[in-house]
Amino acid sequence: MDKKVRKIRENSFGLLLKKISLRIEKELERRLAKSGLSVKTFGIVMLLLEEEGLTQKELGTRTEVPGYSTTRVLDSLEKQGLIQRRPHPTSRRANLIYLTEKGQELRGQLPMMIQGVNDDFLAACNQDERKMLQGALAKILEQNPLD
Amino acid sequence: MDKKVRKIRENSFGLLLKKISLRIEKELERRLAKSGLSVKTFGIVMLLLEEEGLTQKELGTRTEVPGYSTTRVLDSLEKQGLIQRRPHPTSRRANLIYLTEKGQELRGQLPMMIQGVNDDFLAACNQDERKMLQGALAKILEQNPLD
DNA sequence: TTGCAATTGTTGCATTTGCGACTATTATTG
DNA sequence: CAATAATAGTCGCAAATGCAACAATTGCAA
Repeated sequence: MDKKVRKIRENSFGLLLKKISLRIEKELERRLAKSGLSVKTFGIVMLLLEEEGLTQKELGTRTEVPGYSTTRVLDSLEKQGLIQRRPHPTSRRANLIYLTEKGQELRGQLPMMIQGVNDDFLAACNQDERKMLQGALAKILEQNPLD
Repeated sequence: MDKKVRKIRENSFGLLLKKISLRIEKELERRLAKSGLSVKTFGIVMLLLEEEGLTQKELGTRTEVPGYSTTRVLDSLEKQGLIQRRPHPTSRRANLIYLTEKGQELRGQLPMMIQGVNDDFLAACNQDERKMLQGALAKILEQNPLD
């Protein structure tokens, strides 16, 4: 039993993050099931609840979802009647994405549910710890840009 | 532009974790490429460097990898000549997994590389912050057990 | 303006993934 | 001991994924 390797393994920041991240996703998936959304789709819906009329490119960039995946997620949401693609006023190759009325109805529950999952996982930490966590993680994120 | 939704989205603990986790994996994948390992396989190799002679079940449990995936990862590592399956002394349905000599050679670089990736991502934080982070995340993990 | 490069979005196709069924073996129960 | 349940590991197959090529359009430069 190699103690040195064990220490590296047990203290691995990346491993820790991955484990927690997967558990959050699993729990989120459970709670989203009722609304017909999934971990794949909810992120784009959340962004649309925040701001509509973005292009697919923009949606993909802001949610860090690759283009081909954005296309498919929107296909799926469109089929569910939650969003619609509208033509861009000046560019014929871009689409502007809007929530349908049915999509807008998610505003009543979805954001609160996301908040809820996060809070539940952070239950072990007090307010100060949470602030520190958020701060440190945000700092780490911005110091390690996407490629 | 819905400010309330925006706040929830931007402060989302789960989203933050996922983004960082994916970036770490991406960087790790790059560095692992040279050694013929991948994010899929390195975790089990790391565990074997720490302790050999575990069953596939045990390997899967400790790395949180499902059984069918463990089988496939070991198939792959076996084909690369890095591990070997040996019969369990008392149970004919279990295998005990050992590193080959070639597998053992990874001890010289792999743990250090993992350490390196973690350190690089934590570069933005000083020692105190790192301690706090590790502590808080470990607490969160244990308070939210796997299913 | 014409030709070339870049952008937006979509899709075909091969690879990867995960569920569930399956084999073989071992443990348990009556 | 026989019958049944539980366990370790594997595998087929459908679905999900990612790459790379593609069509359509727009921007840019000579």
